[in-house]
Amino acid sequence: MEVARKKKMGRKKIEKKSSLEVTFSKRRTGLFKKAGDVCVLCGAEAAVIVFSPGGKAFVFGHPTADAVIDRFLGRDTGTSSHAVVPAEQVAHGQEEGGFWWEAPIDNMGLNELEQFKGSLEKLREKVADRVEEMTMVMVMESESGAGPSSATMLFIS
Amino acid sequence: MEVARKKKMGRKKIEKKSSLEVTFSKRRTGLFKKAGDVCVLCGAEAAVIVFSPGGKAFVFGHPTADAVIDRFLGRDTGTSSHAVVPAEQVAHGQEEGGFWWEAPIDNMGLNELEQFKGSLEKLREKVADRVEEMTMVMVMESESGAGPSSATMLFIS
DNA sequence: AACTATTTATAAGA
DNA sequence: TTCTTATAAATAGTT
Repeated sequence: MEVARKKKMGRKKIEKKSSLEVTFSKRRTGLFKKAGDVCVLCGAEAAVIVFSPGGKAFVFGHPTADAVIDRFLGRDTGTSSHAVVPAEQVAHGQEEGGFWWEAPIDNMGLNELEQFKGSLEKLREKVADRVEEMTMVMVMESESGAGPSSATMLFIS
Repeated sequence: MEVARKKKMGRKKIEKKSSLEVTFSKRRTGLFKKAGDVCVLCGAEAAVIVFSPGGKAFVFGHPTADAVIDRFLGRDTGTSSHAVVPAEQVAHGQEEGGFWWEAPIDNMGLNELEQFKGSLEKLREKVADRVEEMTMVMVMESESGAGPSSATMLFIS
């Protein structure tokens, strides 16, 4: 029958529990796809962390040639960083791009988690460095009398 | 004129530098939109970090009522976590959802960066905890003789 | 920045 | 759960 198949959804929380799970799954897939697209098409570097309504963590990451954040993995840059997630756990779609990891944290093994932990630490350090940088600039400014605008010119990496 | 307006793009890196910047901008916007959608629609919790081809960092985050990772902000759960980013720096679109922050890191002030740093540390600790948990389970297993499958049943948060 | 032809994502239904 | 399909949303090329 020609029933109305779809209607504009609005942007409210889905209450129906059955729909919620499948919608989250679909949209997480879509989100990771988009993240992969921006990495491949634009040579960007993206990391996505999503906690499902049930509190389960999913992570996406993608490395590019000149990885801005040390490939998020840190140590042993030359080695097999790409094999962090066992092939059988890796979802479809990254044959082309070579994603690092795209799997629920719960499916990660110990080694994978250790490296992911290191990655987050690396990023945290980057931010910490920037905080220090900004503090220094502000000190120099208060000594030299320059305006605060120059503080916004510092970039991470 | 009725020229061909669009063709299927494939999934190769865009080389034309002028296109690259605008495409990245458009796609970053789209990615953040999708992240906001999954948060609002599904009650999920998402964080996105993107480094542009030029190495500039952009961050997106969204809090929900039962924030899984301590609202990514940690301390002072009851206070004004939502006012981290000054209103004038916040991009369009979050009147509805109440995003934490959606701005280039370069536009963050010191306080915002400090809190973001704390957020990353929080997440890193979660992962570290899980590594410990798994280690303990594995020890218990080797003592009790249970199979390794139970290790995969631990969840973060 | 705005437009629009197309492609892509996806909510419902099967 | 996986597939289909009608419809909405995103976006590359253009202006």
